[in-house]
Amino acid sequence: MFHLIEKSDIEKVCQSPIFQDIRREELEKALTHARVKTLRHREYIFRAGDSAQGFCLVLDGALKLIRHSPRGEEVIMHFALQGDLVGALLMNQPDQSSYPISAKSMGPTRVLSIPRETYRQFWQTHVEIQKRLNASLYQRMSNIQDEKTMARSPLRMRIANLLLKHIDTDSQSNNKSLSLALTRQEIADSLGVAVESVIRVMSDWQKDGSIQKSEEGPEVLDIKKLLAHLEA
Amino acid sequence: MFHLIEKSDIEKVCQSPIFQDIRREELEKALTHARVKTLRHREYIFRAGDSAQGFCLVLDGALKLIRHSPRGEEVIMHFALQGDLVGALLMNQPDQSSYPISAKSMGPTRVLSIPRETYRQFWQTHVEIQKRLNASLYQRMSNIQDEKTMARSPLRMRIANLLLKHIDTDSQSNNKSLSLALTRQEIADSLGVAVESVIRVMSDWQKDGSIQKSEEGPEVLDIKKLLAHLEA
DNA sequence: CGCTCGGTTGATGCACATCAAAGGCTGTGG
DNA sequence: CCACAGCCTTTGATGTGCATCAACCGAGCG
Repeated sequence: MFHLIEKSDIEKVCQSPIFQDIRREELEKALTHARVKTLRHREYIFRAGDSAQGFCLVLDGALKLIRHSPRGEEVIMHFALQGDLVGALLMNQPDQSSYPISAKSMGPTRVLSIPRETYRQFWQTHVEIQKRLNASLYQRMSNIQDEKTMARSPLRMRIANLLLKHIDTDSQSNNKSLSLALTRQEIADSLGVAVESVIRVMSDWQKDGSIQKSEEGPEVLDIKKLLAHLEA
Repeated sequence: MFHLIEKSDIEKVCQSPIFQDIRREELEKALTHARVKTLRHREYIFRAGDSAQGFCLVLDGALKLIRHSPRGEEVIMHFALQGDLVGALLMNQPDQSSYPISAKSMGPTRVLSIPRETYRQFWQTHVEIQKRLNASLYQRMSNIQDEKTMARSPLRMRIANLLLKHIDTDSQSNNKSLSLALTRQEIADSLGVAVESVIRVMSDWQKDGSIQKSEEGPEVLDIKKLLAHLEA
């Protein structure tokens, strides 16, 4: 089994919220004809409008799910990290056969690509899986709603909120790095504002020592200062 | 069976996308201990933070799902019309026991209130139901994403988009009314902008004959003109 | 070496927010 | 029945946060 998939990858899959505590044989069925795809920086896995042949699960790295605004700017809907599913919800829609969104890698990324047929055979009929799909969709929805709630708040609040949401909870060093390397452009695209505005806010924060730049994207130095920006 | 629920209501339930083509006996199980609640204008069904004892299905009228921004304004996340489920997704979350959102009636409204226990007993274990929950969640997500895509577009485009989405497709009269009566305040809360801004845009449109006011909220007179506002 | 990409800064302008004032309409309680 | 409060709407005057435009820097890369 899994002759095409490395053992270490299988372990990653087992740890994803979708497959936790799922029996081995079910896992094997769920991953029938799955194969690993390796992507470099800024490659598309699929584009909005492509025929939806399958979906995928992130093994390493990260993806951004994007649409293009009428004027051609990228709008980022979601960041998919290790263990996240991408495009799975679409598989349920019988009539819909093309992706409503594009998926693009952020840095070197590996995903498990799973054909639609496997979804039909196994995922669609498995209650527990459907429940978990629901749960993950619910999480995503909550995030978008949190953001929408701040629609009329000043930009600095919305940036602070975004940074705080992405602090990597695993690291216990004093400098909290983010769980993914975000460029200022990506922060802007995610909030639907101009890059320059994001830069102006964040360079102030660099000066007052709230955050700093590193190779791995922004690092939060002083959480309290960021929380202060969320108030009033 | 259904001694507490009117026959006409049962029919409405059968027509909702969740229960279409579901066998009668399953329907009965799914609605165990359900009861009809009647609401007047602007009543809360539940508030954000309330302990989540159950969920409901809209029989008549409409609900708005709202949060409150830091400054106390309402932010509207979703309009739930006849046949829509509200709060059902939350039932899957084991840890989560309080609503993340408030639900408020828009005009006289009747809902079917279903206890959490019924969800646990029937909904949770039923694949087809879970699939349909997924599908409806997916729809909702698509809507929010459509809106987010227009985050940087001028306000008139976003209003035009919202109105066009809510045109009642059933009516074939020349004046297209909306599927629910939206006040300008609600349009503003839904887009996250100030009422006055919405009013300024919409009164221009009244003057040029694109729309008009009626007792049942805005009516679209000239779809083409609205579509024109979506361009450029 | 030219290219693209990410970051930065300053000057300028505009779309929308904010504040203020007022009128209509509905429901409610004295 | 009237007074009053709350909600929705409207219009005008004024302000400002962010967008836009332009220019430039440094790093990586074919």
